[in-house]
Amino acid sequence: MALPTPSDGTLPAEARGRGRRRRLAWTPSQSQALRACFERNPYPGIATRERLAQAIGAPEPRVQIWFQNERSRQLRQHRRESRPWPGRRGPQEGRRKRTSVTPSQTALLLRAFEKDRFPGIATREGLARETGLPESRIHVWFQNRRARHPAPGGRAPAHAGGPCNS
DNA sequence: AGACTAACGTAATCAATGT
DNA sequence: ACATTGATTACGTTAGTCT
Repeated sequence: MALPTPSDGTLPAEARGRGRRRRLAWTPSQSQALRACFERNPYPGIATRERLAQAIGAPEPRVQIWFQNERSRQLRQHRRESRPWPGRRGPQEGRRKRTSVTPSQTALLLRAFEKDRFPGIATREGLARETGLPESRIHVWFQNRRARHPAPGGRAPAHAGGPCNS
């Protein structure tokens, strides 16, 4: 446990006040719609996700996460039963259009990144408000930033697979 | 206590955009 | 061509909810 670690912003996140987004509970009809759509295409593009999100009254990013988790479940189950996973059927649906981040937005995000590489939902929402970018894009921005600019001193990767510090 | 699963993490990769 | 960087994927982890 230790981890009295200091004040620099490069804390492993769980050590500091990292709040997650509040977990949402899908209603039965929402789950039904999600599963139906998944059955038609487990790899929906942005247009499909947005249409579905609209139809069930849920934010598109939550729909996207649901598809990611559902694919994990299906892939695991198919593997467990030695059944082949029918990968992508049909043509690749279009991705979300690339978000252009202006230099001033980048500067703002950069400053936040230096303070905290693992911002919780409250911080991300704040940054979204300040930059005018969707929170989901902020989230991805931080993921990419962490991957491409590792913390100086080779800081341990938060949790996953981290060496147990005695 | 354990199952289930949304939220979230990394690593690798695809792909748009500018030079 | 190539560098940069946003978007998506597979897969593993964390944590909230329910039984």
